[in-house]
Amino acid sequence: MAKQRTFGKLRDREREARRRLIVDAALRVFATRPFDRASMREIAAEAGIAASSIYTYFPDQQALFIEAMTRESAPLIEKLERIVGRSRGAAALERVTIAFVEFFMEHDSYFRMMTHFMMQGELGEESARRVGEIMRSVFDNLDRLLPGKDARSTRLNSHSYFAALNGILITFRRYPGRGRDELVRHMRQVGRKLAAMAASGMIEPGKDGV
Amino acid sequence: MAKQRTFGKLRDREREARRRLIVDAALRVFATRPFDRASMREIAAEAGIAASSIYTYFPDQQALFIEAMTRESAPLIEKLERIVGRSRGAAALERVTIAFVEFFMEHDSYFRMMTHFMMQGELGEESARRVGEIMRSVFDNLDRLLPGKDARSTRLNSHSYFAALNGILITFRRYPGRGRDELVRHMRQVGRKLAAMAASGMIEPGKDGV
DNA sequence: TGTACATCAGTGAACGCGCGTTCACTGATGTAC
DNA sequence: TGTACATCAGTGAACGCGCGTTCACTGATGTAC
Repeated sequence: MAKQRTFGKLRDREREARRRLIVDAALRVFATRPFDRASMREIAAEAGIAASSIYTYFPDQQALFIEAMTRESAPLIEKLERIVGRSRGAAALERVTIAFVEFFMEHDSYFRMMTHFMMQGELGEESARRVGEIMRSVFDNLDRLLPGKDARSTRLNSHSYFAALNGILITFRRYPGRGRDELVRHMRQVGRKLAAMAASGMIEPGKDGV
Repeated sequence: MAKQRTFGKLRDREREARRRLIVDAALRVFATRPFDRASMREIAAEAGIAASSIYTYFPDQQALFIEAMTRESAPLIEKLERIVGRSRGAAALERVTIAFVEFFMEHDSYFRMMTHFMMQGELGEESARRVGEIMRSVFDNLDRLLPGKDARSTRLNSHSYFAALNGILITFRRYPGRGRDELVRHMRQVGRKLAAMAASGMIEPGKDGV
């Protein structure tokens, strides 16, 4: 009985490891093309297995994509936590903004996935939960930088600022007629502008200053 | 010779009229489903013609979509012009923001198209030009509400605010677990917050006040 | 230790679908004389 | 006015493609006795 449980655990762990390998492969494919042009076949080839094998580990393509997205969001959340953990006020806000822009320029497919899933209303229950969870993690961190007069007002600040951050990427990531470096520079400028704006318009100095 | 020219003009005008009918049909289809699931066949059926006939008037699907988007953007630009034409300062900014949110909630497919084309870098030259033109129209209007210390700084204000506006829609248009009316209310709140923030952080009272 | 059976990850091929676009052809309209 | 020819919008069928997913089957591993 104890033996069975141990064997079962091992099997579970192997299963988990294999899931991870598939997600790894997916992320590698996403690095070479927009996620919505990454086929199950290609991901499988990258993982060195048959396309049909993916279905042993994931119910469908969306579940795999959401899992990949969740995985890729972890370092961003950690980065935000680090910044928020050691600084406050306008400077921290600017750091967060720059980090956000840089991160999503490096993780192109993640950004596309995020916006895709945010825009598309027809997510399954589990998928919607996971997307919501990632967003809430970002909000929680922003809350500490943008305290309002009460919890409600604080959250509204975070929502507004997060929206603005997303908007920067959406609007200028591919602005026609300019090179990538030029665009990154421009997005940083826009980001700094918004950070300054938010700092002067949202942060109440008495509440949680520099 | 004069006759020929007249006949030619008539033909051109008819051609223009037929193009318009096809775009009308496309817009009607876009109202029933996301634009990226609207097929040439379906648009043709809606227009009462064969799918292949569309290619007499448009070189390919993207050209048709861009044309539809351009058409649908006209009323928004007009609306912005009207608001900017008769008010200034924080109040005008709030009005623009609310108009923006409402417009895109009404014109779902247009918003999806806009973000799609903004995010996808591989537009043809002509398509990129048209997308850029629409964006510039919005910037021009925002310029008048967000004057900075010089032209460059003014434009940066407009870019930043436009990014924020886009972000509101992207982020909350489909926020899971809430109904449409609730979301519109929330987006208005977020919009008002950003408008207030911008008004206090960007508009220099000496430059172009209420 | 040896044998019959059960389990289950993994496979390749096929299913079923939908799409954008092309193309040879039709038929109505306009032109030339 | 009548006839032969040119033009061209419009058509239906087909091309060629790629996709997510299913399914009957294989073969290795573990289990029972």
